[in-house]
Amino acid sequence: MGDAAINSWLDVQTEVLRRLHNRVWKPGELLPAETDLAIEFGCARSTVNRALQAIAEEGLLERKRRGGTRVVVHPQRKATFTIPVIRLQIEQLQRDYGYRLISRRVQRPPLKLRECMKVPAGQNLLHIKALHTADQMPFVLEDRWINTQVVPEIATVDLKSNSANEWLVENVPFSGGDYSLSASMASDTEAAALSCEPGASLFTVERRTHTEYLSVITAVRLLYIPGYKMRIDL
Amino acid sequence: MGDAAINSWLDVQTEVLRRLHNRVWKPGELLPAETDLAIEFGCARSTVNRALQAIAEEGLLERKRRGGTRVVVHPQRKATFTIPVIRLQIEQLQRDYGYRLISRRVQRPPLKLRECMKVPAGQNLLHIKALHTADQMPFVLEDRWINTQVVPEIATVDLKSNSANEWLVENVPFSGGDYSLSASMASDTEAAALSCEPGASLFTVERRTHTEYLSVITAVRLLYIPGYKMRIDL
DNA sequence: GAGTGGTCTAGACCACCCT
DNA sequence: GGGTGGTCTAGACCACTCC
Repeated sequence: MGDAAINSWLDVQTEVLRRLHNRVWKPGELLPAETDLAIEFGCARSTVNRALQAIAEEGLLERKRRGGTRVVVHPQRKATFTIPVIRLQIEQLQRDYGYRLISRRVQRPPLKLRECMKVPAGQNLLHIKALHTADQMPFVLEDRWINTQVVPEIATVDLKSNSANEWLVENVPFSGGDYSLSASMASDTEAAALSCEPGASLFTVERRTHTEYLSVITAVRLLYIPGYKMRIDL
Repeated sequence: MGDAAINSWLDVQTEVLRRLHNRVWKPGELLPAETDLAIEFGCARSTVNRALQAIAEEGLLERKRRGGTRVVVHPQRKATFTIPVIRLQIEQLQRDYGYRLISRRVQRPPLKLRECMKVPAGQNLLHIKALHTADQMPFVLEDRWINTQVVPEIATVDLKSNSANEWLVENVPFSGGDYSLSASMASDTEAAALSCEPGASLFTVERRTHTEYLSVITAVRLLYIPGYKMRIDL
């Protein structure tokens, strides 16, 4: 038989995944306790624990103290995707990256953005529009608002040669945020900036980035050229 | 001082994250060795190890044997999102879910799909078109190809009342896949099915699901109604 | 109350890889 | 060669929660 020894937690993980795949343990069912599995596999309980925790983190198992380990009914897999710096994203495609600042203004934000960024009425924000290019061709249009109260240093950065995207990622790295992905139609000005037809379908990313816990650092909308696809692996 | 004791690995994680945030350890720099940190925090090395591994998994640290633990320069945050069962997705919005099968045929796939699903020439696939509704209104249009060699049981399922989406998620333990997100323009037939204008901008999800390791189970394209936004938290 | 997973400890050995 | 992280072990205590 193919009875390879089960020593490492990866071996345990593989074996448990195999049993889930082969429906030895069916959705909704309870697994044996860690101690029992440890005996069966001939390893320490902590080794089993490590493996089961990893699988639970993937979303295939649900674990509760006293309640045991249960096979999740709707195995909603979690996909992880990385948020690239646009320059690296383009260079990864073996294309030549370029950046052009379109406008930079300190101005009063519209109501919608005031709410989105949770700033009081009357506070000004830094508003930036810029174009990122690949091989001299438009790639993505960036429309960004920055809370200068939270990141005053941004005022001193030369945004003509440095993208705000990159500066923020490098200088304010550890924060949370939320994404919203959608499809929108190119307005006349957007079409002109992206060299596409007005009304074209644009993949759109809206992102909000905040510090721990409440201050919103920046809100940005990225409009990608028609045909752009965002890839994610599971 | 706020010198709370550092006992658990979560405490260690919090403290390390605080130092990263406050740039005590700057991007590119090397952290002290686990043993040193363990001494400083007054806990076991394995506790420090657990904390640093968790942070590294988040993408903020890079760890190498012998090379030590380094602060990542471009902290590409990972976002996790769950693969939705469409029914649950709609019910979560407090709306009434509905499903209508548009067509179901066993047919020869076009070349593009043959390559996408890695099936030999001449093999037929099950082709399904269906509409998912929320409160009787169109929500998402599903265009799916299924490899009946891999999932022969699907032939016996009544797809008029059960969505293939749901049946597959519940009955086929899949191991991997890939996503492609984009924006597309509604064709005439798509617009008719979704009750929107031809040429409207549609958020589009293309997903491929495969078993370990190579067999592609299903390839699906989901066209969402105009205005749909996919939300992701970091 | 009792059984489960969550975690910590101290020690040990190993794989890797930089110098 | 030697220092680093990766992992395993055995034992212990705790937190939670189901019965």
